[in-house]
Amino acid sequence: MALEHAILVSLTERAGSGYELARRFDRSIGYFWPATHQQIYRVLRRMDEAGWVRHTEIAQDGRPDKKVYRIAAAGRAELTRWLAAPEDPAVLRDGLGVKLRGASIGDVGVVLEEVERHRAEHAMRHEVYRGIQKRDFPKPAGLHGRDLHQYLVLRGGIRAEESFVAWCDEVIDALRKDRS
Amino acid sequence: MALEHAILVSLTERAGSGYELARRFDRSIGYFWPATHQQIYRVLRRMDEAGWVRHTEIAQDGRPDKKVYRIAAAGRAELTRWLAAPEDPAVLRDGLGVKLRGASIGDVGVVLEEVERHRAEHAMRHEVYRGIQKRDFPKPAGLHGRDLHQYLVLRGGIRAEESFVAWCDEVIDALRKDRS
DNA sequence: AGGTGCAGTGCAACCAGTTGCATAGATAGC
DNA sequence: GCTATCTATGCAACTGGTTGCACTGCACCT
Repeated sequence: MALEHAILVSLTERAGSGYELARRFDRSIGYFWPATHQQIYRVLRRMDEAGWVRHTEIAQDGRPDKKVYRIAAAGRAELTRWLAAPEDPAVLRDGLGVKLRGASIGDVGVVLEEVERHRAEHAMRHEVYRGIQKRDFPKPAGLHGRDLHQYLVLRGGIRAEESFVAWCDEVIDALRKDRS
Repeated sequence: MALEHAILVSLTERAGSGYELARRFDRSIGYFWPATHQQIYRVLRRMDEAGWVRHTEIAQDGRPDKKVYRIAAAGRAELTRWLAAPEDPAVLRDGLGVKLRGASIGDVGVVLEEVERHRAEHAMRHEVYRGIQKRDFPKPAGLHGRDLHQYLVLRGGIRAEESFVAWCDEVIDALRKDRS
Protein backbone atom coordinates (compact mmCIF):
# COMPACT_ATOMS: atom_id res chain seq x y z
CA MET A 1 0.00 0.00 0.00
CA ALA A 2 2.71 2.42 -0.94
CA LEU A 3 0.97 4.43 -3.65
CA GLU A 4 -0.39 6.68 -0.91
CA HIS A 5 3.12 7.27 0.29
CA ALA A 6 4.55 7.73 -3.16
CA ILE A 7 1.96 10.45 -3.77
CA LEU A 8 2.67 12.05 -0.41
CA VAL A 9 6.39 12.14 -1.17
CA SER A 10 5.64 13.76 -4.48
CA LEU A 11 3.38 16.32 -2.81
CA THR A 12 6.04 17.31 -0.30
CA GLU A 13 8.21 18.27 -3.24
CA ARG A 14 5.42 20.42 -4.59
CA ALA A 15 1.63 20.58 -4.65
CA GLY A 16 -0.23 19.42 -7.72
CA SER A 17 -3.41 18.16 -9.33
CA GLY A 18 -4.16 14.53 -10.01
CA TYR A 19 -3.30 15.02 -13.63
CA GLU A 20 0.01 16.69 -12.85
CA LEU A 21 0.89 13.94 -10.41
CA ALA A 22 0.17 11.33 -13.06
CA ARG A 23 2.58 13.17 -15.42
CA ARG A 24 5.20 13.36 -12.69
CA PHE A 25 4.83 9.66 -12.02
CA ASP A 26 5.42 8.99 -15.67
CA ARG A 27 8.80 10.63 -15.48
CA SER A 28 10.18 10.14 -12.00
CA ILE A 29 8.67 8.31 -9.04
CA GLY A 30 6.96 6.05 -11.51
CA TYR A 31 10.31 4.45 -12.23
CA PHE A 32 9.97 2.79 -8.86
CA TRP A 33 6.22 2.92 -8.47
CA PRO A 34 4.21 3.19 -11.68
CA ALA A 35 0.61 4.36 -11.46
CA THR A 36 -2.19 5.31 -13.81
CA HIS A 37 -4.23 8.49 -13.49
CA GLN A 38 -7.21 6.40 -12.39
CA GLN A 39 -5.45 5.05 -9.40
CA ILE A 40 -4.00 8.40 -8.49
CA TYR A 41 -7.41 10.11 -8.60
CA ARG A 42 -8.95 7.44 -6.40
CA VAL A 43 -6.14 7.48 -3.86
CA LEU A 44 -6.17 11.29 -3.74
CA ARG A 45 -9.86 11.28 -2.95
CA ARG A 46 -9.39 8.65 -0.27
CA MET A 47 -6.54 10.60 1.28
CA ASP A 48 -8.60 13.77 1.11
CA GLU A 49 -11.38 12.08 3.06
CA ALA A 50 -8.86 10.77 5.56
CA GLY A 51 -7.42 14.26 6.00
CA TRP A 52 -3.97 13.40 4.71
CA VAL A 53 -4.22 16.00 1.95
CA ARG A 54 -6.34 19.07 1.25
CA HIS A 55 -7.41 20.42 -2.09
CA THR A 56 -8.37 23.77 -3.57
CA GLU A 57 -10.33 24.00 -6.77
CA ILE A 58 -8.78 26.21 -9.37
CA ALA A 59 -10.80 27.54 -12.30
CA GLN A 60 -8.85 27.92 -15.50
CA ASP A 61 -10.01 29.40 -18.74
CA GLY A 62 -9.66 27.38 -21.87
CA ARG A 63 -8.98 24.36 -19.70
CA PRO A 64 -10.99 22.26 -17.30
CA ASP A 65 -10.95 23.24 -13.66
CA LYS A 66 -8.44 21.44 -11.56
CA LYS A 67 -8.06 20.42 -7.96
CA VAL A 68 -4.67 21.19 -6.55
CA TYR A 69 -3.72 18.95 -3.67
CA ARG A 70 -1.26 19.69 -0.94
CA ILE A 71 -0.12 17.56 1.94
CA ALA A 72 -1.77 18.11 5.33
CA ALA A 73 -0.30 17.63 8.81
CA ALA A 74 -1.88 14.19 9.14
CA GLY A 75 -0.36 13.18 5.81
CA ARG A 76 3.05 14.34 6.91
CA ALA A 77 2.69 12.35 10.12
CA GLU A 78 1.65 9.25 8.19
CA LEU A 79 4.59 9.69 5.88
CA THR A 80 7.15 9.84 8.69
CA ARG A 81 5.47 6.85 10.33
CA TRP A 82 5.71 4.86 7.12
CA LEU A 83 9.32 5.87 6.51
CA ALA A 84 10.26 4.45 9.89
CA ALA A 85 8.22 1.25 9.55
CA PRO A 86 10.21 -1.70 8.18
CA GLU A 87 8.84 -3.22 5.00
CA ASP A 88 9.45 -6.52 3.29
CA PRO A 89 11.89 -6.28 0.41
CA ALA A 90 10.18 -6.37 -2.95
CA VAL A 91 10.05 -9.57 -4.92
CA LEU A 92 10.97 -9.95 -8.54
CA ARG A 93 7.98 -10.70 -10.77
CA ASP A 94 8.71 -11.07 -14.44
CA GLY A 95 6.82 -13.25 -16.87
CA LEU A 96 9.88 -13.46 -19.10
CA GLY A 97 11.47 -15.86 -16.63
CA VAL A 98 8.42 -18.08 -16.81
CA LYS A 99 8.46 -18.00 -20.61
CA LEU A 100 12.12 -18.86 -20.72
CA ARG A 101 11.58 -21.74 -18.36
CA GLY A 102 8.80 -23.05 -20.57
CA ALA A 103 10.54 -22.27 -23.85
CA SER A 104 11.13 -25.88 -24.87
CA ILE A 105 7.38 -26.63 -24.79
CA GLY A 106 6.78 -24.28 -27.70
CA ASP A 107 9.07 -22.67 -30.23
CA VAL A 108 12.37 -21.59 -28.68
CA GLY A 109 12.90 -19.16 -31.56
CA VAL A 110 9.78 -17.26 -30.69
CA VAL A 111 10.85 -16.95 -27.04
CA LEU A 112 14.24 -15.78 -28.21
CA GLU A 113 12.53 -13.01 -30.16
CA GLU A 114 10.60 -12.05 -27.06
CA VAL A 115 13.83 -11.80 -25.07
CA GLU A 116 15.24 -9.56 -27.80
CA ARG A 117 12.16 -7.34 -27.62
CA HIS A 118 12.48 -7.04 -23.86
CA ARG A 119 16.16 -6.31 -24.20
CA ALA A 120 15.36 -3.43 -26.54
CA GLU A 121 12.77 -2.02 -24.17
CA HIS A 122 15.04 -2.21 -21.14
CA ALA A 123 17.93 -0.73 -23.13
CA MET A 124 15.65 2.16 -24.04
CA ARG A 125 14.70 2.77 -20.45
CA HIS A 126 18.37 2.61 -19.55
CA GLU A 127 19.15 5.26 -22.13
CA VAL A 128 16.40 7.49 -20.80
CA TYR A 129 17.71 7.22 -17.24
CA ARG A 130 21.26 7.86 -18.34
CA GLY A 131 20.04 10.94 -20.13
CA ILE A 132 18.38 12.22 -16.98
CA GLN A 133 21.52 11.54 -14.98
CA LYS A 134 23.65 13.51 -17.44
CA ARG A 135 21.23 16.40 -17.53
CA ASP A 136 20.21 16.66 -13.89
CA PHE A 137 23.21 15.30 -12.01
CA PRO A 138 26.34 16.11 -14.01
CA LYS A 139 28.47 16.27 -10.85
CA PRO A 140 27.19 13.62 -8.44
CA ALA A 141 30.11 14.06 -6.04
CA GLY A 142 28.79 17.31 -4.64
CA LEU A 143 25.26 16.19 -3.91
CA HIS A 144 23.66 16.30 -0.47
CA GLY A 145 20.31 15.70 1.18
CA ARG A 146 17.26 15.48 -1.00
CA ASP A 147 19.18 15.91 -4.25
CA LEU A 148 21.48 13.09 -3.29
CA HIS A 149 18.53 10.85 -2.46
CA GLN A 150 16.90 11.59 -5.78
CA TYR A 151 20.16 10.83 -7.55
CA LEU A 152 20.50 7.52 -5.72
CA VAL A 153 16.99 6.49 -6.70
CA LEU A 154 17.86 7.19 -10.31
CA ARG A 155 21.03 5.13 -9.88
CA GLY A 156 18.83 2.25 -8.78
CA GLY A 157 16.81 2.49 -11.95
CA ILE A 158 19.95 2.63 -14.07
CA ARG A 159 21.49 -0.37 -12.34
CA ALA A 160 18.30 -2.41 -12.61
CA GLU A 161 17.92 -1.80 -16.33
CA GLU A 162 21.62 -2.33 -16.92
CA SER A 163 21.57 -5.69 -15.22
CA PHE A 164 18.42 -6.68 -17.04
CA VAL A 165 19.99 -5.89 -20.39
CA ALA A 166 23.10 -7.86 -19.45
CA TRP A 167 20.95 -10.83 -18.53
CA CYS A 168 19.07 -10.64 -21.82
CA ASP A 169 22.39 -10.63 -23.66
CA GLU A 170 23.51 -13.71 -21.78
CA VAL A 171 20.23 -15.44 -22.62
CA ILE A 172 20.25 -14.42 -26.28
CA ASP A 173 23.82 -15.57 -26.69
CA ALA A 174 23.19 -18.90 -24.99
CA LEU A 175 19.97 -19.62 -26.89
CA ARG A 176 21.59 -18.80 -30.24
CA LYS A 177 24.52 -21.09 -29.54
CA ASP A 178 22.19 -23.86 -28.42
CA ARG A 179 20.15 -23.61 -31.59
CA SER A 180 23.03 -23.64 -34.02
CA MET B 1 -2.30 -13.16 -15.87
CA ALA B 2 0.76 -15.34 -15.92
CA LEU B 3 0.16 -17.44 -12.83
CA GLU B 4 -1.88 -19.80 -14.96
CA HIS B 5 1.05 -20.15 -17.30
CA ALA B 6 3.59 -20.48 -14.54
CA ILE B 7 1.57 -23.37 -13.12
CA LEU B 8 1.20 -24.95 -16.56
CA VAL B 9 4.96 -24.75 -17.10
CA SER B 10 5.49 -26.39 -13.73
CA LEU B 11 2.97 -29.12 -14.59
CA THR B 12 4.70 -29.95 -17.87
CA GLU B 13 7.80 -30.70 -15.84
CA ARG B 14 5.78 -33.04 -13.64
CA ALA B 15 2.25 -33.48 -12.32
CA GLY B 16 1.46 -32.44 -8.78
CA SER B 17 -1.07 -31.38 -6.19
CA GLY B 18 -1.79 -27.79 -5.24
CA TYR B 19 0.25 -28.19 -2.12
CA GLU B 20 3.22 -29.61 -4.00
CA LEU B 21 3.02 -26.84 -6.56
CA ALA B 22 3.05 -24.26 -3.78
CA ARG B 23 6.24 -25.88 -2.40
CA ARG B 24 7.80 -25.91 -5.86
CA PHE B 25 6.97 -22.26 -6.32
CA ASP B 26 8.70 -21.52 -3.06
CA ARG B 27 11.91 -22.92 -4.42
CA SER B 28 12.00 -22.37 -8.16
CA ILE B 29 9.47 -20.69 -10.42
CA GLY B 30 8.54 -18.51 -7.48
CA TYR B 31 11.83 -16.67 -7.93
CA PHE B 32 10.24 -15.06 -10.96
CA TRP B 33 6.61 -15.50 -10.05
CA PRO B 34 5.82 -15.88 -6.35
CA ALA B 35 2.44 -17.30 -5.36
CA THR B 36 0.66 -18.41 -2.22
CA HIS B 37 -1.11 -21.74 -1.87
CA GLN B 38 -4.44 -19.90 -1.86
CA GLN B 39 -3.91 -18.44 -5.25
CA ILE B 40 -2.62 -21.70 -6.65
CA TYR B 41 -5.66 -23.64 -5.44
CA ARG B 42 -8.03 -21.12 -6.95
CA VAL B 43 -6.25 -20.99 -10.28
CA LEU B 44 -6.04 -24.79 -10.43
CA ARG B 45 -9.77 -25.08 -9.94
CA ARG B 46 -10.43 -22.46 -12.60
CA MET B 47 -8.13 -24.20 -15.04
CA ASP B 48 -9.77 -27.51 -14.23
CA GLU B 49 -13.17 -26.06 -15.11
CA ALA B 50 -11.73 -24.59 -18.29
CA GLY B 51 -10.27 -27.98 -19.23
CA TRP B 52 -6.66 -26.84 -19.18
CA VAL B 53 -5.77 -29.41 -16.52
CA ARG B 54 -7.30 -32.65 -15.19
CA HIS B 55 -7.09 -34.03 -11.69
CA THR B 56 -7.25 -37.42 -10.04
CA GLU B 57 -8.00 -37.73 -6.36
CA ILE B 58 -5.50 -39.79 -4.46
CA ALA B 59 -6.33 -41.22 -1.06
CA GLN B 60 -3.40 -41.41 1.31
CA ASP B 61 -3.37 -42.94 4.73
CA GLY B 62 -2.08 -40.89 7.60
CA ARG B 63 -2.40 -37.84 5.36
CA PRO B 64 -5.25 -35.91 3.81
CA ASP B 65 -6.34 -36.95 0.34
CA LYS B 66 -4.83 -34.96 -2.46
CA LYS B 67 -5.75 -33.98 -5.96
CA VAL B 68 -2.97 -34.52 -8.43
CA TYR B 69 -3.20 -32.27 -11.43
CA ARG B 70 -1.76 -32.85 -14.84
CA ILE B 71 -1.82 -30.68 -17.89
CA ALA B 72 -4.47 -31.40 -20.54
CA ALA B 73 -4.29 -30.85 -24.30
CA ALA B 74 -6.12 -27.53 -24.04
CA GLY B 75 -3.64 -26.37 -21.40
CA ARG B 76 -0.72 -27.31 -23.61
CA ALA B 77 -2.29 -25.39 -26.48
CA GLU B 78 -2.85 -22.36 -24.28
CA LEU B 79 0.73 -22.53 -23.09
CA THR B 80 2.19 -22.53 -26.60
CA ARG B 81 -0.15 -19.72 -27.54
CA TRP B 82 1.02 -17.67 -24.58
CA LEU B 83 4.67 -18.41 -25.23
CA ALA B 84 4.31 -16.96 -28.71
CA ALA B 85 2.29 -13.91 -27.64
CA PRO B 86 4.41 -10.81 -26.99
CA GLU B 87 4.09 -9.35 -23.51
CA ASP B 88 5.02 -6.01 -22.06
CA PRO B 89 8.31 -6.04 -20.19
CA ALA B 90 7.85 -6.02 -16.45
CA VAL B 91 8.16 -2.81 -14.51
CA LEU B 92 10.20 -2.31 -11.40
CA ARG B 93 8.08 -1.74 -8.30
CA ASP B 94 9.98 -1.29 -5.09
CA GLY B 95 8.89 0.80 -2.14
CA LEU B 96 12.49 1.25 -1.08
CA GLY B 97 12.99 3.71 -3.90
CA VAL B 98 10.01 5.71 -2.69
CA LYS B 99 11.35 5.69 0.87
CA LEU B 100 14.76 6.82 -0.26
CA ARG B 101 13.23 9.61 -2.26
CA GLY B 102 11.30 10.75 0.79
CA ALA B 103 14.10 10.15 3.29
CA SER B 104 14.72 13.80 4.09
CA ILE B 105 11.13 14.27 5.28
CA GLY B 106 11.71 11.92 8.20
CA ASP B 107 14.82 10.50 9.79
CA VAL B 108 17.48 9.66 7.21
CA GLY B 109 19.12 7.30 9.69
CA VAL B 110 16.04 5.17 9.89
CA VAL B 111 15.83 4.90 6.11
CA LEU B 112 19.51 3.98 6.05
CA GLU B 113 18.75 1.11 8.42
CA GLU B 114 15.96 0.00 6.15
CA VAL B 115 18.33 -0.05 3.19
CA GLU B 116 20.73 -2.15 5.25
CA ARG B 117 17.94 -4.58 6.10
CA HIS B 118 16.99 -4.89 2.46
CA ARG B 119 20.60 -5.37 1.51
CA ALA B 120 20.85 -8.27 3.94
CA GLU B 121 17.72 -9.88 2.58
CA HIS B 122 18.82 -9.58 -1.03
CA ALA B 123 22.30 -10.81 -0.15
CA MET B 124 20.69 -13.84 1.43
CA ARG B 125 18.62 -14.57 -1.65
CA HIS B 126 21.73 -14.16 -3.73
CA GLU B 127 23.53 -16.72 -1.59
CA VAL B 128 20.66 -19.16 -1.94
CA TYR B 129 20.65 -18.84 -5.72
CA ARG B 130 24.42 -19.20 -5.91
CA GLY B 131 24.10 -22.35 -3.85
CA ILE B 132 21.57 -23.78 -6.27
CA GLN B 133 23.78 -22.89 -9.19
CA LYS B 134 26.76 -24.68 -7.63
CA ARG B 135 24.71 -27.74 -6.76
CA ASP B 136 22.54 -28.11 -9.86
CA PHE B 137 24.63 -26.54 -12.61
CA PRO B 138 28.30 -27.09 -11.80
CA LYS B 139 29.22 -27.12 -15.51
CA PRO B 140 27.02 -24.61 -17.32
CA ALA B 141 29.00 -24.89 -20.57
CA GLY B 142 27.52 -28.25 -21.45
CA LEU B 143 23.87 -27.39 -20.94
CA HIS B 144 21.21 -27.67 -23.63
CA GLY B 145 17.49 -27.34 -24.06
CA ARG B 146 15.34 -27.31 -20.96
CA ASP B 147 18.26 -27.56 -18.55
CA LEU B 148 19.90 -24.58 -20.21
CA HIS B 149 16.69 -22.56 -19.96
CA GLN B 150 16.33 -23.39 -16.29
CA TYR B 151 19.93 -22.37 -15.73
CA LEU B 152 19.40 -19.07 -17.52
CA VAL B 153 16.38 -18.28 -15.39
CA LEU B 154 18.47 -18.87 -12.30
CA ARG B 155 21.13 -16.60 -13.75
CA GLY B 156 18.50 -13.90 -14.00
CA GLY B 157 17.69 -14.25 -10.34
CA ILE B 158 21.36 -14.14 -9.41
CA ARG B 159 22.02 -11.06 -11.52
CA ALA B 160 18.97 -9.24 -10.17
CA GLU B 161 19.92 -9.82 -6.54
CA GLU B 162 23.55 -9.02 -7.24
CA SER B 163 22.70 -5.71 -8.77
CA PHE B 164 20.29 -4.91 -5.99
CA VAL B 165 22.95 -5.55 -3.37
CA ALA B 166 25.41 -3.38 -5.28
CA TRP B 167 22.88 -0.57 -5.38
CA CYS B 168 22.23 -0.86 -1.66
CA ASP B 169 25.97 -0.61 -1.04
CA GLU B 170 26.17 2.52 -3.16
CA VAL B 171 23.26 4.02 -1.25
CA ILE B 172 24.58 3.05 2.19
CA ASP B 173 27.98 4.45 1.38
CA ALA B 174 26.59 7.73 0.03
CA LEU B 175 24.16 8.23 2.91
CA ARG B 176 26.88 7.57 5.52
CA LYS B 177 29.23 10.06 3.89
CA ASP B 178 26.47 12.64 3.65
CA ARG B 179 25.64 12.30 7.33
CA SER B 180 29.17 12.50 8.66
C1' DA C 1 0.23 -33.79 28.13
C1' DG C 2 1.04 -29.88 25.25
C1' DG C 3 3.01 -27.18 21.57
C1' DT C 4 5.02 -26.81 16.97
C1' DG C 5 5.30 -28.01 12.30
C1' DC C 6 4.01 -30.54 8.17
C1' DA C 7 0.79 -32.22 4.74
C1' DG C 8 -3.46 -31.22 2.57
C1' DT C 9 -7.73 -28.49 1.05
C1' DG C 10 -10.54 -24.67 1.04
C1' DC C 11 -13.90 -20.24 2.03
C1' DA C 12 -14.63 -15.30 2.55
C1' DA C 13 -13.37 -10.73 2.70
C1' DC C 14 -10.49 -7.52 1.30
C1' DC C 15 -7.05 -4.53 -1.19
C1' DA C 16 -4.60 -2.92 -5.21
C1' DG C 17 -4.23 -2.30 -9.90
C1' DT C 18 -6.11 -2.47 -14.90
C1' DT C 19 -9.18 -1.42 -18.71
C1' DG C 20 -12.68 0.73 -21.07
C1' DC C 21 -15.43 4.37 -21.36
C1' DA C 22 -17.41 9.29 -20.91
C1' DT C 23 -17.10 14.29 -21.05
C1' DA C 24 -15.33 18.72 -22.87
C1' DG C 25 -12.93 22.70 -24.69
C1' DA C 26 -8.28 24.12 -26.71
C1' DT C 27 -4.78 23.57 -29.96
C1' DA C 28 -2.19 21.74 -33.80
C1' DG C 29 -1.56 19.33 -38.14
C1' DC C 30 -3.32 17.51 -42.66
C1' DG D 1 -13.20 21.07 -42.11
C1' DC D 2 -11.62 16.74 -39.79
C1' DT D 3 -8.84 14.20 -36.80
C1' DA D 4 -5.63 13.75 -33.22
C1' DT D 5 -3.58 15.24 -28.98
C1' DC D 6 -3.42 17.66 -24.57
C1' DT D 7 -5.49 19.20 -20.27
C1' DA D 8 -8.57 17.67 -16.71
C1' DT D 9 -11.67 14.61 -13.98
C1' DG D 10 -14.12 10.64 -13.08
C1' DC D 11 -17.39 6.05 -13.02
C1' DA D 12 -17.88 1.05 -13.42
C1' DA D 13 -16.48 -3.42 -14.01
C1' DC D 14 -13.04 -6.53 -13.66
C1' DT D 15 -8.69 -9.15 -12.55
C1' DG D 16 -5.11 -10.51 -9.65
C1' DG D 17 -3.17 -11.04 -5.29
C1' DT D 18 -3.24 -10.92 0.05
C1' DT D 19 -4.82 -12.09 4.67
C1' DG D 20 -7.14 -14.44 8.05
C1' DC D 21 -9.36 -18.25 9.22
C1' DA D 22 -11.04 -23.35 9.54
C1' DC D 23 -10.55 -28.47 9.56
C1' DT D 24 -7.90 -33.05 9.93
C1' DG D 25 -4.35 -36.08 11.57
C1' DC D 26 0.41 -37.50 12.05
C1' DA D 27 5.23 -36.83 13.80
C1' DC D 28 8.41 -34.80 16.71
C1' DC D 29 10.22 -32.34 20.71
C1' DT D 30 10.02 -30.98 25.59
